[in-house]
Amino acid sequence: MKKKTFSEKVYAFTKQIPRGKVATYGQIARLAGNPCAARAVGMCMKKNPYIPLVPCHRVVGSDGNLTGYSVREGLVTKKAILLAEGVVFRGDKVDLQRSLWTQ
DNA sequence: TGATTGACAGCGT
DNA sequence: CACGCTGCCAATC
Repeated sequence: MKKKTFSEKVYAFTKQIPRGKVATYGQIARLAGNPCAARAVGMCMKKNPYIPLVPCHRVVGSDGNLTGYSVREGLVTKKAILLAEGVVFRGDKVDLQRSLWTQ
């Protein structure tokens, strides 16, 4: 049976995010099959048992606002990583217009 | 098993 | 533009 858990799907999609691009929690939730499970996505990311497998730092808020990543101070690192990846930043937020992951 | 949490999203004020 | 409230989902305690 291919009945994967919601979290498994979330990790799978997040893992597919190309370098230099970012996805929103809502988008991941939507790809996973539940457009309203953005919160659940965030929680699974926090737990993230696939740390080296899932680049959770490529997942941002609906407005491109960086959230979570361990602690507030961690957002600085997250931003640095994304910037290094080639993601376009607009102040303290990601320029979704430029770096939103679109299949 | 039940109740609570949590890295969201959308809308209104 | 900034802030607050509500609704939804899954995982965790």
